[in-house]
Amino acid sequence: MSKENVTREENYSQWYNDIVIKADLAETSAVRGCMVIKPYGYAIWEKIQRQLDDMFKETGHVNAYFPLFIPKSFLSKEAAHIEGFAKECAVVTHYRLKTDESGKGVIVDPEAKLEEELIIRPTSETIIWNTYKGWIQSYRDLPLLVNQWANVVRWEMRTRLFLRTAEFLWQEGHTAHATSEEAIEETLKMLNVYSEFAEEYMAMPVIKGVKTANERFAGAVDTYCIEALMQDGKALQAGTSHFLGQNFAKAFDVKFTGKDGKLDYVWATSWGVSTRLMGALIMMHSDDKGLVLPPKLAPFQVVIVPIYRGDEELNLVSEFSLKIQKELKRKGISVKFDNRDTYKPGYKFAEHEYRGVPVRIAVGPRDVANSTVEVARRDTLEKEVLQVIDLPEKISHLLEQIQKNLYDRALERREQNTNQADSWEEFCELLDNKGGFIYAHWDGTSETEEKIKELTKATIRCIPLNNKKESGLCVYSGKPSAERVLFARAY
RNA sequence: CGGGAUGUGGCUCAGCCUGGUAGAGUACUCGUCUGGGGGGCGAGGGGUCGCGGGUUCAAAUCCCGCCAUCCCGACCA
Repeated sequence: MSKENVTREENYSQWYNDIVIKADLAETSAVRGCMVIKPYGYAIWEKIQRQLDDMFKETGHVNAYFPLFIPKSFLSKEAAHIEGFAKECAVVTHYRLKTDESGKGVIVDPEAKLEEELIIRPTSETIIWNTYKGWIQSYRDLPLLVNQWANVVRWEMRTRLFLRTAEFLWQEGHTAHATSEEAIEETLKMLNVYSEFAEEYMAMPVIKGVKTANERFAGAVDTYCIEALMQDGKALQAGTSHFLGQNFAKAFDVKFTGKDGKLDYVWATSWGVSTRLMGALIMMHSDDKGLVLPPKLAPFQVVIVPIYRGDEELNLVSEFSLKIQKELKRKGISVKFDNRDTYKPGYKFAEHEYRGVPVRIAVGPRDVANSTVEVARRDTLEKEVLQVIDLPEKISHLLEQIQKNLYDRALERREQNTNQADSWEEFCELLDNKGGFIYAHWDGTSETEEKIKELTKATIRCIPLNNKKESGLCVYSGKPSAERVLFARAY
């Protein structure tokens, strides 16, 4: 671990990459575009998973698992869907290798060509709807509320750790309903689960909205999303929830008999968040000293670093520290006692700071004598000396404060980087000099949206839900508009 | 797939132009002094110089070919 950190100011993307690598979250792998998620990074993902999974269960969903492979013919059953994903699919064509005749290595056995090629899922709508056809006959089978935790592959040209990798981990919910209304309600319900998770657990303020036709999921009627603003002024889509209408039901012929005896196609939704959330989490709170984690998602919330010289002091300090650890654990706080004898305290301070541990407690012989400890918080880097007797209460409170402070800070940053543009000049100037979210009028056409993207690289992130109606003129075309939409350059 | 760059101990890189015993920092191992913010000193281990071919008495260095990776574009949760 090097001592000099690149700052956000100097080089934002290197700053990000450095944190991922040096905080030991993930690394690039021998496979192009794919990453190895390291234990510390995976521990954060597990916390994300655990919490979301609980929230899914609470809203009536159950988990299942569908195959990694999708028959090629399935993918093409829904026209828009194949259109959207065709360009980034990995394809399995053979099922066997054999020893190369020239001696070394193995080659693909040309004899072992698959009759029908298999696609490695870029998403699972097709295999799932093919399966649902067998599960659904009557309104009594509905709603069907299933989620799966899985990996998917999208053959991206350029990848970045967590933000865009060829293979990534995610969850995908796939639900079937008897009515359009119910499916839309489900779509929005899950959008709300995502935004609640983002704000409450990741301490990441998000804007809920609906995507324009251009940005819609391939095969959806409507795509809803949560959008967050990163520290470099770029937007990041953190989660999506799709109302699929009857598109997939029609493509896979999934019908049900209603109470009235009539046959109809079912209504569908799908929704997902991925390991991209890790990228969002890293960029949202971290500073030039490294990762900053919200207490609710930190693998451990508190680290205790003992300071000692010789075995005698070690025993003294350890006993004291273990007592503290026990008390804190009783309060439901996760605490790591870093008693590695192979590293010095200063090294440990720096390491835990870089890895974003929310609270550090240093315990030395002086503390044992005075019944105190030194407490340092990661978000503000403030240190204070506290009486041991108060510790469980104070640390518990401190963790809440940190969680809240991170959210407040992020929200304030977003507000400061959110502007309105009323003219094309203003729009371009804001993008180039300030970045961030820009509320501007748009004439509602795809042509204008594409033109703006071509000229400025900014896209419409979403049309915010509950957007206030306000008539105005499109920032690009000058045509009438009924509301402002949210623009930004995005990841 | 276009444009640019780079491949040398685990990592970051120097050496290449001008061919002649493969180096530094860091990391690692051992010893020792240390320990309240990334320690000091001493010793030690570790590299077919991306791969293949060519030129030469001699190639990390010159020539040809290939491969890989990174950055910038087109595509994207």
